[in-house]
Amino acid sequence: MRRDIFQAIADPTRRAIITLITLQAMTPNAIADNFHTSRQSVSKHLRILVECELVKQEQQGREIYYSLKVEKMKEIDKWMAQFRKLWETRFNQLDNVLSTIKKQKK
Amino acid sequence: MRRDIFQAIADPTRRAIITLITLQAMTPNAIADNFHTSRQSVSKHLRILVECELVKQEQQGREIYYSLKVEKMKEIDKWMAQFRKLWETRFNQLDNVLSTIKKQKK
DNA sequence: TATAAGCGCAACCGTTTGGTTTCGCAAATT
DNA sequence: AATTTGCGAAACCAAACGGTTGCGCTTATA
Repeated sequence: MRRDIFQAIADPTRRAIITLITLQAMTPNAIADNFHTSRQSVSKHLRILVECELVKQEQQGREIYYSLKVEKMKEIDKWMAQFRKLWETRFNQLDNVLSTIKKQKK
Repeated sequence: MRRDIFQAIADPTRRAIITLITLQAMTPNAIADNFHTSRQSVSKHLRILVECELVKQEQQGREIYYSLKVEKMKEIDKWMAQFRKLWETRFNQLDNVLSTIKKQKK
């Protein structure tokens, strides 16, 4: 069982759910209404998201509200940082660098 | 066939490959040497990465050098932006906001 | 020219995935 | 008290995934 954040955001439905519950907590039924899928399917996706701690649930009577744990998204951002560095500085003329390296090898 | 960037970076081996070839182009064999996996397996991962245009290949005699297309990584960063906004401003006291919304609903 | 090396591709196989259907439980409604 | 509603969990299924093995092609080396 993989169950990490990168695997969690790999599914487009899951990404849509994440975006949907970013600003306000929602119930599985309410979420499912936004897509062409069943409540059970959404429920399964939510379970995965909860398991890797990207989403938290809060019982409210017989309803369960799901919302995003924004801080957890930082872990993806953290991995992205190494690449952002590359296009934010002038080192993004990567092709030149690579050519140089290859020539040295020969 | 899913074949989008998010699905591409879902696999840990693929993420490692990406990091590995960020700074210098490498051949499948050279990449495989860095992991406990075969050349063919790496080759399959590379094909997926090439298909979603995250990686480019360059023939050099009988060897093929693979390197990252850094700009493509921006697409992930672009999606992340909506969340980065949340923890960069003081709106990251999201819990309070959510509670308010829920109370209004009742 | 024969052999070895580097590679992509297709076939195959066990496992995982995403979805549906069915069930049971607890909270609301009648 | 009986029924409806919102939900999670389990069983099931077709499709996709990640890996291996074997093949054939091309380029380098003997």
